Amino acid sequence: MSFPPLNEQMDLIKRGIVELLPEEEMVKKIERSIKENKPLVIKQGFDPTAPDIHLGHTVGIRKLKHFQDLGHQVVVIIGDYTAMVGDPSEKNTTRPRLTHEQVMEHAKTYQEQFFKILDSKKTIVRFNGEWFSKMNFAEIMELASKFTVARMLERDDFAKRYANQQPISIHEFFYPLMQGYDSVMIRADVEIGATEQKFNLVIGRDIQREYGQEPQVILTLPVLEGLDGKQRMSKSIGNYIGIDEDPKEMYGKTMSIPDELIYRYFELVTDVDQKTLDEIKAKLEDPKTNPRDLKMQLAYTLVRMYHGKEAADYASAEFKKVFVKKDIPDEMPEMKFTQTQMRIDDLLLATKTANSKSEARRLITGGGVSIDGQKITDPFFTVDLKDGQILKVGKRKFVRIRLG
RNA sequence: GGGGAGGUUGCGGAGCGGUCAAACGCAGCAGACUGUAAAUCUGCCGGCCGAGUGCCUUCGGAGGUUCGAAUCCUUCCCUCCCCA
Repeated sequence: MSFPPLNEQMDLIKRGIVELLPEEEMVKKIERSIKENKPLVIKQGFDPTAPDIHLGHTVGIRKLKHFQDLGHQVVVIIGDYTAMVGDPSEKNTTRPRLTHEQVMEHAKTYQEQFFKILDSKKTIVRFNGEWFSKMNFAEIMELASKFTVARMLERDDFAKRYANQQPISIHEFFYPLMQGYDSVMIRADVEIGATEQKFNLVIGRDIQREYGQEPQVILTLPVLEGLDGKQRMSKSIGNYIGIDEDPKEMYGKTMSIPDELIYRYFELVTDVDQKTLDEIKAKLEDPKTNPRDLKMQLAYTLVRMYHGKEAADYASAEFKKVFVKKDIPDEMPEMKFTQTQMRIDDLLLATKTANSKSEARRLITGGGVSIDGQKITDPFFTVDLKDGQILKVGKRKFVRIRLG
């Protein structure tokens, strides 16, 4: 096989990234790869701490895909062992450790979802438990001896936690070491990660050097903000859009991002070309455009990427129907009842549209509940249940009542 | 090993014997408005009862003092800081 010329490769590699360090080494590696007709090993690690891949992850996966398209060898590390440590940089407090069973369960879903973006035939997946489970204590000490506490405390989040008198467990120091050791095991040429991973990525270089290897080049990518527009997209915060999510949910969640994030999402998580990006930017700056329309375009693009055109058309039609025209959706969950009368607060509880009766009553008194379009504000109102009746709770919860 | 400071409702963080289901901020939910599940404003934000100066369960765990405890005492667990 043959590789595209250097400048073409560099253009694609550098698209949308924050840093490429050191760039000269990247150039050298690519030149050598072309000369020897040998693909580079491109690494990114994922900790299967939560069972779903979300758009935040796809920023990195899409970069891997670029390398894959250029003919390089992508190696995805599933951090089954590192997940048990929990990367401290994810949060500023000690994360709960997961059991190995939980991690392996999540890992399965991860792999399926990776290949919605990457080509499974050209991707190598490795679990780092492969080598870590076999290490003995002497080897672990050997690895640990290669680094000092002072250097660990250089890491921003460790430094902050230390300064704020928050706990740091010793095992958390192992996280960067383990990540670096992964690079040694697969002889990584390039490691990709979000900007917050920079410390870990740099340590990988040092560890590789300690083990007599040529250090990897590190490539950092922007961190994608979640639905709130402030915090990073993360499953544990709950501000995420999963790539496996239901088309309607995916569309709706996209519509809930703040307007300021529209361009960033187009840039980081969609496949639109540079020309389209420029057009979007121009439109956003034009006071005559309604940002809603661009957001709808974004939502449509995302649903089409992961669920296909048909699903995207449907999701978009449903959204317009329910939220723009305030109509009822085509499809909604149904619930069967045998009795013909029920008090409204009990009905909310029975349909799980409220978590407790107190909550149900608050929703009712607050004016958030209607039956067949008729608002009900008395929590003690008794509903005569009819087949096909539609219960609406809040803006987006609908249940169709079925008798029988 | 010695000394000190702490653990409060999803998170942050007040409260330090009754007026505490516990201030305030964030997050969340609902309503209004709109251009969207944006923004802004308003309300709610432990549970239960046809709802009141009502009942139940919560302030790290277990006991105790008291008419009454998130608040005081004992003990256990956990965290942080300083010294060695």
